[in-house]
Amino acid sequence: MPASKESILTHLRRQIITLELAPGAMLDEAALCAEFDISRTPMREILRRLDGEGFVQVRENRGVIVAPMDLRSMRQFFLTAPMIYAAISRLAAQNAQPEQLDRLTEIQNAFKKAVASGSVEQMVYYNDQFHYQIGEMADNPYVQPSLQRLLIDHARIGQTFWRADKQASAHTPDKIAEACRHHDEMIAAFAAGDEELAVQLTLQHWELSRADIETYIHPDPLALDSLMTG
Amino acid sequence: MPASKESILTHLRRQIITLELAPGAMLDEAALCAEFDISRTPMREILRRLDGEGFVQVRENRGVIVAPMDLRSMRQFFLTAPMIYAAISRLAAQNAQPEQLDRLTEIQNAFKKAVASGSVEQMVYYNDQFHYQIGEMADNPYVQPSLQRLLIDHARIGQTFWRADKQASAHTPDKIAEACRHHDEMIAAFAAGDEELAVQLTLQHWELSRADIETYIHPDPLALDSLMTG
DNA sequence: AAAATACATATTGTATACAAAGTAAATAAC
DNA sequence: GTTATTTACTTTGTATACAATATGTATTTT
Repeated sequence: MPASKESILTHLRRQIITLELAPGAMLDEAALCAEFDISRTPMREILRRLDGEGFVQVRENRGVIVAPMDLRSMRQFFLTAPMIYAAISRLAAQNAQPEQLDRLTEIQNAFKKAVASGSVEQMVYYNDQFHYQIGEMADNPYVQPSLQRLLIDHARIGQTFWRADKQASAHTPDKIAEACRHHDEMIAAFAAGDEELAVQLTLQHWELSRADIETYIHPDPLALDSLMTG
Repeated sequence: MPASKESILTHLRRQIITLELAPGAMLDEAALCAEFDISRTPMREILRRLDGEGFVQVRENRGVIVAPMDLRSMRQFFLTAPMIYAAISRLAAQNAQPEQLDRLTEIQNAFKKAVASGSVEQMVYYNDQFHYQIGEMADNPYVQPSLQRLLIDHARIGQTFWRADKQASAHTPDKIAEACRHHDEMIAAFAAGDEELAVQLTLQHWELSRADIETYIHPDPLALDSLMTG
C-alpha cells in the first residue's frame, strides 16, 4: 500500500528538522519512490513542495539536496529570528481562536511527554510544532513563510539544546524545564490576548535558546582556559 | 518551439501581478499547455512552484486558481508591510553588492521609461522588480519569502496608484513622480550604506502608497459630501 | 415541481516509457 | 605522468496513457 503524499511530506519534514537527514545530503528520487511505494511523478511533486517550503533545494538536472546550513546565513538567522518571532507572537495574541489554543495545549502536552521520556528527537519535533502552531494562530499569510523558514533552521541549529545529558554540566536539564515553562506561560498569554506579555515571553524564550547556541559557537573562554591550563 | 519553463514562470507571474489574470481566476492546465506548447508534467510543476511562491493556489483535485485577495488578509497586509519593508531596506543597505546596485539602477531606468510612456502595466511590473531586487540585496533567506508575498499583493492592491489619468484630480502624476524620486534616493542610500536613511525613505515610500490605497478603501468624505449636495 | 440519485463527461492525479543532460571511467594525446 | 576527449552509464526531465476524482445533466422518486 503506497503512503499518502501528506504523510510522506510530514515524514520527510520531520527527518530534516531532526537532522536524521543531514544538511546538504543528497536525496535519491528512485530510492524514495521505492521506500514509500509511489511513482516518480508524485514524489517529484513532493520534493518541489519541500523546496518551496525551504526544506530542500532542487537543482536543475543535478538532483535534490537537504537545505544546507552555511555559516553565512547563520548571522542572518540571529538577526531575523527575534523580529519575526515577536511579530508572530503579537499577532497570535490578537487572533488566537479557542480551537487553536486547544491544539497548542495538545502539542505542549506531547512536548512535555517527550521531555519526560528524554527523547531528543521528539523534543525537537514537538517544540517545532509548538512554534509552528503559534504561526497558524497569527494567521498572517505574509509573515508565516518567514517563520517557517526560521523554524527549519532553528530546529537544526538548536539541536544541541535538547541534548542535556551528553554535554557539559553548565547545560543542565534546568534549561529545558525553563523553556517548557515559557511555553505554558505563552499559552496563557495568548489565551488572555495579552500582546505585550506574549511578546516579552517570546523574547525571553528566544534569548534562552540564543544564549545556548552561542556557547557552541563561541565556547566559554573560561572553559577553554581551564582546558589549556588543566 | 516550446517556451522555457523559466520564461513561462516569468510570464505568469507578470500576468498575475498586473491583474491580467484576475485574483481567484481558474487556470486551465490543458489550455496553458497548449498556449506554451509543453506537456502537462512540466506545466504542473510550474503551477506548483507558483503555489510555493504565493501566486496561485493549487487545490487538491479541484484545479488551480490565481491567489485570491480577500479583505481579511488586507488588514494583515497593512500591518505587516512596513515592518518587512523596513527590515529589508536596512539589510539591503548593509549588504548591497555593486553589481546588485547596477541592476537596481537598470530596473529604475526601465521604470522611468514606463512612467514616461504612461504604460500602467510596465510601471507596475518594474516597480515590483525594483522592490524585489532590494530583497535580493538584503540577501536574507528568512525574510525574503515574506517580502515576495507582500510584493504580490502590493502590486495588485496598489494597481490604481499608477492610473493617474483615469482617476480624480487629487490623484495627479505628482505622486508617481514622488515615488520615482524615492527610488532614486533609496538607490543612493543603499550605495552609501546608510541604513537609517534607507529605512526612513522606505517608510516614506510606503506611506505614499498606503495613503493612496486608503483613499480607495475609505473614499474622501468631503468628495462624497459634494456629490450629495451638488 | 423539488429533491435526490445515477450516469456521463471533464478534469486532475499517477505510472511508465522515452529523451536529454550530467557524471564517471577509460582511452588517447601531449 | 598528466591532461583531454570520447564513450558508457546513471540520473533527471518530459510526454503520454491510464486511473481516480469531481462536476454537471438527466432521470427518477416523492
